[in-house]
Amino acid sequence: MHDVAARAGVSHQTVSRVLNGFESVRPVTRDRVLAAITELGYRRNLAARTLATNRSRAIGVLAPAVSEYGPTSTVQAIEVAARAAGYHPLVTSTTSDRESILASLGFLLDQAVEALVVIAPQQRVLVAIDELELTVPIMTLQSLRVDSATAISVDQARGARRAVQHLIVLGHRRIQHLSGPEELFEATARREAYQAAMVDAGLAALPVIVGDWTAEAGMRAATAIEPDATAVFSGNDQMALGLISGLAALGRRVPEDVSVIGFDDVPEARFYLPALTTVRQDFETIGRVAIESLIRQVEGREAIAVAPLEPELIVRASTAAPRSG
Amino acid sequence: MHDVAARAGVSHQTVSRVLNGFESVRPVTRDRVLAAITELGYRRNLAARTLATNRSRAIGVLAPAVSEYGPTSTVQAIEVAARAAGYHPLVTSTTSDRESILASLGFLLDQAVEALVVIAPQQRVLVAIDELELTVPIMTLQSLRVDSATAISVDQARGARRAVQHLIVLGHRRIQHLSGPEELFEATARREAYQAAMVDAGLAALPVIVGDWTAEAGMRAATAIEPDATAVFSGNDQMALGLISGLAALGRRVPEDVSVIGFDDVPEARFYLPALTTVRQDFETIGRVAIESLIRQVEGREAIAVAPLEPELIVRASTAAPRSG
DNA sequence: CCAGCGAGCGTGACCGGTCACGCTGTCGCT
DNA sequence: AGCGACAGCGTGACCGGTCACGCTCGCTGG
Repeated sequence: MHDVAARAGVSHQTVSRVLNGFESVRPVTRDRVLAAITELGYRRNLAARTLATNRSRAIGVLAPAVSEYGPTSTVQAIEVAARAAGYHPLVTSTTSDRESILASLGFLLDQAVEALVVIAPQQRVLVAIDELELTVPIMTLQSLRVDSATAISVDQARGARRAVQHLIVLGHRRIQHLSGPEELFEATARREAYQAAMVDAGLAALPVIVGDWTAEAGMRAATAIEPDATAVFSGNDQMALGLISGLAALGRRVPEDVSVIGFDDVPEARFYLPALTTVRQDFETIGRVAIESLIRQVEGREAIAVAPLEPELIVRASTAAPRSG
Repeated sequence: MHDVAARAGVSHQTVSRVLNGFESVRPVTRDRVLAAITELGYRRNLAARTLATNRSRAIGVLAPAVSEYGPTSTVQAIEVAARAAGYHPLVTSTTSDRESILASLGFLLDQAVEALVVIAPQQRVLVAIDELELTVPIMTLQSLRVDSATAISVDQARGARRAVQHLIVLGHRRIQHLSGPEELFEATARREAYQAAMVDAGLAALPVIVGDWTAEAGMRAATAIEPDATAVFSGNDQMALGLISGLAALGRRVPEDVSVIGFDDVPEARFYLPALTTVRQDFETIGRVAIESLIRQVEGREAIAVAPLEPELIVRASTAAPRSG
């Protein structure tokens, strides 16, 4: 910056003013400075700036280390929203063990992030956050906390209810649930909503099969479902895919013998065979809204309370009326 | 740091020594400092450190803004490898337009990254990099540059050849190729290898259908393939899925009427119906090796030249001998 | 005619670390 | 005993920006 100032024949302060778009610089001076900047290929040193202003303009993102559709598309929405608002998104992925969570959190803290968005929807992450007594505003995604000011999510219970009711309306009575990992909030919410929906309809909830979100787990579940179950509500689309594949291997056809409904609506879901009936979550809006709220808080305004988003039932070909009504 | 020093009754320099693990501090002093650190909840200011040392220990990652399996799993491998080596991975996703590429690159430059790994396999990105005349070591992934010191990739041509030859060995003669976007190196490499493999076998290469990697494009391609084609080599798994789905809608069955082979081996591929024959790429190794090589360069040693990785043919149920040989 | 004001720009301190160097005291060696 | 070496720690400059403040000069109004 000193070099730029010398070349433009001004002080370093004037260079700073130009860089930060202050008004009180004559256009002719400004142009001289800008010319010097391009000639020297100057880039301002962000570390020095952060140090002097005590502001990093960085927003930390704690994401699970998976390549699933939901988290990745949420992260991308966060990135564009943050960048559009002039902030730097700092994304770290973490596995679910405590050590990894603390390491990622530590990294973000070292980077002096001004806000934090947490997508890893587990109790362990929330515990770690509470322990560290962070002072920056935090937004947890899909954590299903009641506090709508610091949490935002798709209404999991509502989505699960819609899925189950769709099956009930089709005439199914023996409906089983293939759940995600027990420690995940989303999985728990869907599981409980399944059970509640069954009870509300005067039906008996069948034993829940627990998977790990992978298609592999869905395939294994095919051998575990009750013989007389006519429909399965899968906790996500990947498991639904594996389940359908596993059922096919057992000679059971979807939807003729068993109806299967998923959750998420991944881009490939409509191309599965049969095309998957599922519940769509708007991951992109979640990420965008989270950033908007956080930036409000960073800038001193109050957080915006956001109601849980409405999931949408997408009916395709993997569900049908049971054969013997 | 001043507060910590005061509380421990030492100078700031000694605190710095403890923080950086220098030997020449008595254990008793070290413990006093560490105690003061934890009592005050002190975290060192990374911006100040970066400013003083003129080292950021950050590695920039330029990734495409997609939620596809390949890039995301590569990015994750990069993250763990970088962190394990004591570096900070800074991941930015970019769309394919020039403006977005330059913005992401600018962001990484502002962060003073010491090395750069580029996963966006397009000409445009390489052009932008050349224009900026970056001085940091760069590693391009899947860019298929001949220079093995700055590029690393799975051998696309070899993988494509294996796919085509697999179909030929099964007895197919009319084999068509469903390609990815023309501006992508990987797509180009697979397309050319397809054509070469056909010619080598004394067969006529059929017109190439161009898609955009999405299952949607695969479905559309179902109506575009030659009536007498008995097999299709799809540029990736998603398009293969869409193609199979589209063929099913037209009453053509896989593999009885048409064989389909994909590329990538996404985790779900073995659960598609039929289970997808495909070519596996080791995305994880790509990312890991790239970081290893970059860190060597950052630390003053020469880059390691890595031969293109061997792709692996995974035969499943979506390919079979043609009905009428 | 001059005080007052504001546009336009410069000066020096400061952010929180690291680095080079300097100082003190203890120990071993001659 | 005297000296050098080294362990152990402190001092001040410096990294490259920003911020508060001050200066100069031209213009305006009484």
